[in-house]
Amino acid sequence: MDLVSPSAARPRTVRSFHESFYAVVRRIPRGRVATYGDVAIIAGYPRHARHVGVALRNLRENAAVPWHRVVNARGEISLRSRSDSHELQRILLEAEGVEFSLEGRIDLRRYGWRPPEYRRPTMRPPW
DNA sequence: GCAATGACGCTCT
DNA sequence: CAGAGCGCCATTG
Repeated sequence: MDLVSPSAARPRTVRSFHESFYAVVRRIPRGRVATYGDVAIIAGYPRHARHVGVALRNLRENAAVPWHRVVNARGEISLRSRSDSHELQRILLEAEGVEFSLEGRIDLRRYGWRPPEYRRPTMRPPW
């Protein structure tokens, strides 16, 4: 069966679960990045950062999902345990103009992306 | 059912 | 800033 434990409070399948993450990742613009944690939150599954990684790991090679635009909360490319696609990830990002520090970090304040509806509501002073 | 396993993250020192 | 420690939670064996 394709069912997943109900602990996440919403009836779903593994497929749709992962799809909700892919939908967010597809919205990350070229040359920008988002964190695993934020992708999880935006997808509606807070605290599921690890599972964003699982979803991306399960992507087919030709999938139309810009998986390389997802990095960890420190702005680093997370290492894989099985493959070495993290090397490709850096190449793809640099090809989009994303800069890395000498320590291999990306400045999230500069390249980090969040959807408009996620941004803090800019409160206009009432006077 | 239970322990181990992650492309994670936050706090504290 | 670097580490350690702990929290997190679906999946896997």
